[in-house]
Amino acid sequence: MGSRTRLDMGIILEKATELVDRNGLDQLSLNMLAQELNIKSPSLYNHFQGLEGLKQQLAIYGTEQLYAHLLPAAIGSKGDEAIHGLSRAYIDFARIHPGLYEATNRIPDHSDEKLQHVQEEVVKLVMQVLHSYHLEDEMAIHIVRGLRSILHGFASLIRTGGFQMPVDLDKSIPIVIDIFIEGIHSRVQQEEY
Amino acid sequence: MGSRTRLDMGIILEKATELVDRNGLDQLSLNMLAQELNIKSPSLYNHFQGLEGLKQQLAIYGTEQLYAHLLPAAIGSKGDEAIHGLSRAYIDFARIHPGLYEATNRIPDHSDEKLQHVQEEVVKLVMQVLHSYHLEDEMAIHIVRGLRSILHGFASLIRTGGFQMPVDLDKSIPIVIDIFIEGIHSRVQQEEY
DNA sequence: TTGCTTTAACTAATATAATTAGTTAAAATA
DNA sequence: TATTTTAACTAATTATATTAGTTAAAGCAA
Repeated sequence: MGSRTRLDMGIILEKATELVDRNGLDQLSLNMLAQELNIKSPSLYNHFQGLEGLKQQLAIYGTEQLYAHLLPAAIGSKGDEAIHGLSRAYIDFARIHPGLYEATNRIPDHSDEKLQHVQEEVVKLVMQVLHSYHLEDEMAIHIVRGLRSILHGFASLIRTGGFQMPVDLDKSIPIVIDIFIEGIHSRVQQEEY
Repeated sequence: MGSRTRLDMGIILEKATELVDRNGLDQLSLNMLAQELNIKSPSLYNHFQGLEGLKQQLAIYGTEQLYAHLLPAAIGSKGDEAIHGLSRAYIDFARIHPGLYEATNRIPDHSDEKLQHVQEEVVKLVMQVLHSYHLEDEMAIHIVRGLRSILHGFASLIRTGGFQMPVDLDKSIPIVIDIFIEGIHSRVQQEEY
């Protein structure tokens, strides 16, 4: 027999991503993952604390990936254009990685500071994109919540097959975002560029 | 010993709702459910096809409950007011029944016509609320998608603790909805009422 | 009522998954 | 080269889902 397989967290998370993207997060099991990696499932305990630990790591990894995917879209432009870019990138990511995206929506527990931190980074990125609108503090929070709701809701409903009507999905997001942007414009008197 | 417990689907789904609202959908198990009902887990197979069957039934039951909760809000008023009422009712439901709401977001499989049907009923209800805006057909679909995204996204983000900022959540939904409505108004030249 | 049918409980047994404990091979490093 | 650490391994336990076959009790018909 050849030498033992020797893995690191990166390889494990890549394979786990493959599995959840194919079968959904709730179908993820240590047995199947171990099989795919050509090791035995108890060996995985050297890398994380059981199935829950894996899901936690996957949530962090996925959120970092999401952040990296959003970043170029967020910094490359300003104002309305930046919101559209961010939105497209967000939905893109959720479509390319349905299972990994699902994993990012984990509820962090008290101990889980890393996950909380990376999730906050994503929120900050969305806030930055709205910065050029010069919104009053509290209103900025409400509007960020709205934008995040649209993006997350849209991504989730695509995944669960919630949008069945024979109307082009790719048109819907920019239109919905436009409506939201127009709402912002007509709500706040803004001095933009 | 007293006589055997004798259950029907209604009692089972009520107890299952209690459990998922308390512990989350992914913690639902036949063992725990059977224990709570004072029967043995194999007995549950007389009522549905295993754990997946239970989740399917729970999805249907939950969607029906959601529909019933939305209905009075949707029919009691018109236009902007109806959208606000529907939105409040939707978020309410997801807060009162976090686990049951989670269950309603099940992806229906081919065989699962009942679930598809009740899910469609909810979508139709949302469409009806937008009817008084006299939107052009395709635009109506885009806007329904937007409204559903906001509602589902908002409900999900509340559940996963996605909104951490110390700003009143109950204010956010009407503000976000107002922005969306204003966007609709400024986008489509409308002849209302 | 009496007896048949159906429902929904039961026990027993199996399979799969997660997990823990203790062990060992191999890589990294002093 | 010798030591330490990492990350694999096997063996065993526990929990859960599931299947098969059985039985008690409710509902209904003669």
